[in-house]
Amino acid sequence: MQKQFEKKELKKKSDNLSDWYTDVILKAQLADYAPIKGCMVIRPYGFALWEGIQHYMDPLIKAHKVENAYFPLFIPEKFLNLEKEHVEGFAPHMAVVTFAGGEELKERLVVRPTSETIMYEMYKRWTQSYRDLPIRINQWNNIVRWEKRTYLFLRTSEFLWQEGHCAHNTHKESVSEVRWALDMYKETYQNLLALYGVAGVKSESEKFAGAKKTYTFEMLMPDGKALQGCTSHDLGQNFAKAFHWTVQDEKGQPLYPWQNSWGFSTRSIGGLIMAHGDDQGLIMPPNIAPIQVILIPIPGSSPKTIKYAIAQREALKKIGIRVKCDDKDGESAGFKFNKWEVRGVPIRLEIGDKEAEEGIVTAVARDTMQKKKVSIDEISGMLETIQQNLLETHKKFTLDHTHTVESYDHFKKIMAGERGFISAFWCEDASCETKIKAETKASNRCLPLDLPAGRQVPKEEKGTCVHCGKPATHRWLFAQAY
RNA sequence: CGGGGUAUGGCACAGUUGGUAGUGCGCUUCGUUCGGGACGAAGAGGUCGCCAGUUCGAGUCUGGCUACCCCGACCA
Repeated sequence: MQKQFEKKELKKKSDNLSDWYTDVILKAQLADYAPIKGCMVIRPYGFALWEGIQHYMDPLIKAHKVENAYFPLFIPEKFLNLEKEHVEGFAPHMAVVTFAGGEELKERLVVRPTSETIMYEMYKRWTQSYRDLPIRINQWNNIVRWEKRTYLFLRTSEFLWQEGHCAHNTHKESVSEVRWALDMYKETYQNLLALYGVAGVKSESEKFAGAKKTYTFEMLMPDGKALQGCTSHDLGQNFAKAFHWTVQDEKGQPLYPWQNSWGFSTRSIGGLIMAHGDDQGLIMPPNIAPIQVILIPIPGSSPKTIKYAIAQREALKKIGIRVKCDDKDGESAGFKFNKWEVRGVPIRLEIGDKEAEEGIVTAVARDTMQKKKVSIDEISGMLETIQQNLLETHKKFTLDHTHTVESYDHFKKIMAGERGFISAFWCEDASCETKIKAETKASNRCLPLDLPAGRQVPKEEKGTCVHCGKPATHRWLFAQAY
């Protein structure tokens, strides 16, 4: 009898994560492959997730006095060439327009892989004095990076994100903002998407092309691979110098502004899908769920029951719950149960003649699949519980799969087996980092920054590099990356 | 960029030594059902990825092209 709970067609997460991942995205109608290589269509149900992220994050960004604006999709190639590391980092992934309006273009136009260069060219024109700083602008837009190997949401040739770009008179102000952005992202992941992760600093070789320092939020996926959830960069004065952008300081001397940039993309939706779902389909954390409660009137119920169901829907709407009533004809109750389970709606309410008579509803929580009779007043509490459970579950998974290792043998053994985060001393020499990656597939994810308030740098410890045995002062986090 | 695979109704696929284009799911209509993916009946839907060649005749054989997917190296 347990068989009746198996999805007829959906691939099993427990069999193969990556097959399940693609299958569930298509079947839950979050997205579809576009007829363009490496590109995807984000369908309404999937786009609602992105809108949910925007609704949560945009006010936080504005509260920090960052304004939204829009810059061109096309960037003259010569702008990108100005910052050496920057162009070297992005050149392999650039899509370039060379032909338009029926003729060869005199100036090649890069479809933006990120907007630092076009934005700073404008910042330069808009600022003359230190009094014109800080300048803080964010844009919600699309980005093109021609990836060789693509994957729905996690790595597509075009993706959506927000990119914030600020410039200050002092490095201190800029750095404090870099950390603010990182904290905002962390909060979004934990509170909205119910994803636990580790905030940290990237190593020299893993940092953003052109940055002085890159901060990141790394999450662990069910297969033990790590997902970089966002980045926040301290750009120092690199771009200002490359663009010859100066303002006059108090003494009339030229000052190169201190800059930062920070971004959060639709990749986050990939993490959300992968971390929370199960063999039955997606599980949407209630805070981000486009539909928090799906109400299913049992087909064949009396007209009185239908009325009762609609009254329950209205009652839920009134208290701010995102609720939908599935009264579509021609689908059986079981069919609808399965349909909404695949889509990961946190709570299903079944309403038939019995419920209408008793004046209650039958509720099923998507995470535990437990069925119980409740009154409408209990739904908000149930949603909160599901949200907390999902975060707790992911946190526990992450901590259970974070290994502190002392020897390279142990390191290799873990990578050959269950993988996960590996915390190990590293001498901070790039050649060790490269060899570790070549030998184990684990790349350096970050130097974790779960710091006591006020501390900017993790305190030093005494250790020896897990690879070469030379002295090391910090434990870095390693994992195979997505 | 290397390796592999695929291309036939909306989707998943079959199609034998070359001889009238098939199956399942889905879709439409009607009826019976309806508390974990209901059932029956009747329907609609295809220039077989593109271009050339061989042949009386090509989904099938040959050559070329294109596109997409999967696996590795690079990345949010």
